[in-house]
Formats: sequence, C-alpha cells, structure tokens
Amino acid sequence: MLTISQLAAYTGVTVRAVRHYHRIGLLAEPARDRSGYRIYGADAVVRLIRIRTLADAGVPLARVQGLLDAGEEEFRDGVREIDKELRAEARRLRNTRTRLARLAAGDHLALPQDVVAYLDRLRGLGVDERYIEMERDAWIMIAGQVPDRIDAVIAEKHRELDDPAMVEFYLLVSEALDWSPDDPRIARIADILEELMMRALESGALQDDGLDQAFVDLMDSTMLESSPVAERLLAILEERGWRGWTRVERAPSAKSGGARSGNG
Amino acid sequence: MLTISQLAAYTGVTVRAVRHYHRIGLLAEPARDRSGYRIYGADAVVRLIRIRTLADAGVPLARVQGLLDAGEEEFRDGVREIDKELRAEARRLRNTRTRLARLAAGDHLALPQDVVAYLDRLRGLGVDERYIEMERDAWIMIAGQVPDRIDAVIAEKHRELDDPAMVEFYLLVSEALDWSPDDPRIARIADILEELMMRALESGALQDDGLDQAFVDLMDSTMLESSPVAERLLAILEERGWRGWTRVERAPSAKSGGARSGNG
DNA sequence: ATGGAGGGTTGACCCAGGGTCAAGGTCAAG
DNA sequence: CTTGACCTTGACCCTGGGTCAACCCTCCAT
Repeated sequence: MLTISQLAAYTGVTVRAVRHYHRIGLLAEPARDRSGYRIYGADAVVRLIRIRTLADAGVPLARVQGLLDAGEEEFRDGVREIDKELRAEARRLRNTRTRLARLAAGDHLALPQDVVAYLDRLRGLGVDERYIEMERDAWIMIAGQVPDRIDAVIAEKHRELDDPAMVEFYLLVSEALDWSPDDPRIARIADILEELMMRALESGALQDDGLDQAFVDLMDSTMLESSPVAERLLAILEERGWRGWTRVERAPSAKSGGARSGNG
Repeated sequence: MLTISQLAAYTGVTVRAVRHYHRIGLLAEPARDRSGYRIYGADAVVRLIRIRTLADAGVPLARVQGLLDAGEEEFRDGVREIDKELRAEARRLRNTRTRLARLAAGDHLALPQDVVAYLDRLRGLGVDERYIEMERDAWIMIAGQVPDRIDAVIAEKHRELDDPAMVEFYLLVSEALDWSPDDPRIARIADILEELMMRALESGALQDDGLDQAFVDLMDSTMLESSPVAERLLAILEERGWRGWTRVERAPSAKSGGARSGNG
C-alpha cells in the first residue's frame, strides 16, 4: 500500500495535485490509516494514470471526470473530439509562429516588411527619426485597422515618394519639428501640400482609403498634438479651405468639393 | 481621443482586458477627463496592438512588458526564445496526439495495442472478465512504470501462453474467483504454478523484469486483497517455499535460492 | 428639470490547476 | 528524547481575464 507521496511519485504528479483531485471529486478519497494518512492501492494508481493521460492532452479536469465515468462509445467519441481540438491547436500554433517571424523581421513590432522598407526609405532621405517614429506608430495603427489593404496602401506611398515635391515636403515637415510656430517657412509647407493635393485630385488617386472617420479623427488629433508647428500648419490649411491631415478634404465652403488626398 | 470602449474596439480586446493591463502596469494609465473617464490617444492604441501581437503568440503578459520595454537586440533574442518554446510546444502536442490515438485504440484507456491483443487472447480462452480487468489494471500500471520495456514484456507473455500448462493455470485462477478459500482445488493451482516456475527457472527466462521492489509489493498486495482464494493460494505457496506473486522467488530458506518467475 | 438609456468607475468574487507557506500531528531512526 | 522527514488541513497566490454589483456621468427626449 502507498502513501500519498509514493502514489504521486509513481504517477508523476505532485502530492498537491492528488489532493486537488480528491477535492474536486475526480479521484475517490481512499481509506485512512489510524493516524489519518491516506493509504492507496493499485486502483488509485490506475485511475490517476488515466486522469493524467487525458489531462496531458489538455482535457479540462471536469471533462476528464465525465469521460472516465462514461461508457465505451461515449468515451471514444470524446477522444475523437479532443483530437480534433488538438489539431486545431496545432494549426493555431503554426499560425502564431508565422506571425512571430514577421514580427521579429519588422520594425521592432508588428509591421509587414513592406512598411519597414518604406520607413527605411524615409530614413535614407534624411527624415528626422522622431518623424519616422510617428509614421511607424501610424502604420502600426493602420495595420491593425485594415491589415488586408495595407499592401496596396504602402505601394501607393512608395509611388508618391517618386515625386520630388513629395520628398521635399517630407524633409520640410521633418525639419519643422524644431521650428517655432511663427516660422514663415510653414507657409511654404502649406504651398507644397496644396500643390500635391491638387495633383492627386486630378489623377483621381486615393478615392477610398478604407478607413473609418473615427480612426481618421484619431490620427488627426495625434498629429495636431504632436507639436505647435503642426497645429499652425493645419490652421493655415484650414484658412485656405482644406480640412484634415490623414485624409485631406476640400472644406464644404470651398469651390471644388470632395477632393481627397492623404498624408497617412 | 478615445474612451476605453473605443480603444478596446479598435484593438480587438475587451474593456476588461484593457483595465487589467492597467492594473498590472502593462499599459500606462492615461489622463482622465473631468468626470474621471479615461481618455486615450493613438499611443495607447499602438501599445495595445503590440501587447496583443505578443500575447497572441502565447507570451505571458509579464514577459510582454519586459520585451516591449527592452532594446532591439534584447527584443530579437526574446522573440527567438519564444519561437523555440513554440516549437517545443508543437512537439509536445504531436506527442500528446500519439498518446491519445493509442488511448482511443486501447482497452478503454492508455494501453498499447499489443497489450489489448493479449487481453483479447485471454478473453478468447474463456478467462473470467473480472480477472481480465485485474490484468488490464496491472498492465496499465506496468505501462506507466516501464513504458519502454512493455513491448518485450508482452511478447514474453504471448510466448508463455503457447504453453498449455499456462493456459490451464489461467483458466483455473479465473474460475477460482468464486471458490471458497477452503476449496481443495486451490492446491492444484499451486501444483501447476510450481511446475511452471521450475520450468522458467531452468530456461533462465525473466531474470530482470525492470520493476522496482516497491512496485512489485504494491501489485502483490493488490492481488492478495482481491479475494480470499488468492490469499489462500499465496499461503500454500509460502508453505512450499515460494514467495510473492508478481515476481515469484524461492524463499531464502529453500534449497535453490533466487529463482524468479512472474505472473504480471 | 427630469427620467431613462447607455456609457463610465471601482471592487469583489470566480475559473483551472495547482504552488507555496503555515501550523501542527506522526513516524522511524539514532 | 530528539531530529528530520513525512503527513494533515487550511489559506493565500498566480495568469488572464469573465461576470456581477453598485454607483456615477452624459446625453437625449420629454
């Protein structure tokens, strides 16, 4: 006959686990000796091995109880179902590994390789690292919002960067981080942006970015709060009849309505 | 700016989870509006997406914190390690699936196919179902104790069953379950057993069964308590100078010492 | 101004599957 | 007789939140 620790050793579980199984009624309480110690026989060993076999397969203890006390067919059905769950778990695991690999390759976290390449291109152009971080965070949000469309969006951004005016715009915005909000060069940025937007309007690009308005508002307010210069720039644009930043639109009062471009 | 439920909706987590992250310090508490509501910016969204990306990979939240606050290399190392763990998890999962398959094919639980075949063979010989259940439980224990050697042991058992004397022995033992402990036929069982053991001794089989003594004792005490007949049989054998059941030995006082056979 | 719906806030308890500690009884050996 | 190893029960702790309760805040319609 066995003490609890011997039983535990035989079956490869902890003493605590055995007592836990007693408490939840999974393993019957055995007889006690005159000093109150539990004394186990082979039946307990067998039951415990069965319990562990199922529990190691990830079956919750409550279900283990049901299975062990069930008949042959019910048991077989249960095992089939458990195996199906294990297969699903294996699929999930493969999936996770893929995501994790992409994550390790990305710009610190959770970005597709294309986006990382785009950020590197900005970096290569001499854009300020602080601005690149803002861009990166924005892309993380976009990736979270519309993961399926991000490839198309980033491809469009790459094309935009082929335009020298766009490059100049990025460099100016990046430099502007340290300007005073009164700096007259801010107007120059607004000039370039207006020209870029007019051109985008003509070409008909960016008709639908797939982002919802609340999301766009959030990005805009983040931009607005990033620096006094940004605030000033947006104010100038608003005076000229534009509205927004992430998704720029002609303000309703202006002549040509609904024109949209973007600075995601 | 976002309320907590908007933040949760953006990042695909529950409101409760967000608050949980605040409590464990994984996500910084944001500013509150004048009525005490939490107000979030894009920074929280980004942080939360990063958290979920790692957490979905099975990283414990405590470790997520460490990773997110770490530098590039440390982060990359961490991800590598996590991937290693995921691979190990996948291995474990395959292993479990194998065990589960064997379990479903086995005699209700956790027995290799060979053992099931052996039990079926006993059944075919007309051995009492109660005895077969005892055998099955014993095999479950053996499978738990020496899983790597069970194939060899069961093969030996199959060979033993080719001996008509062994078959007779099994049938008698099976019948004996209902006898009175005074039944004279019990001596007949002892006779057969003695002969079998002498033969096993000569052939030199079963020199080392790989079971430890405590385990053998447990099996013996189970046998002893199974019925008064078993008790009587063991007493007779003891009178004749044998000891044990699972691993039968010549008692020290007897002429030829150390002979061992078995009735696993 | 008032009532109700639908947000938000905190706090407390609950789950698996035990780990860990505490306070005390028991047992075998020296 | 003491010591150390074992046993007993009970209580609190962990992760990653779910669920419920009680109450506050805001907004909208009346």
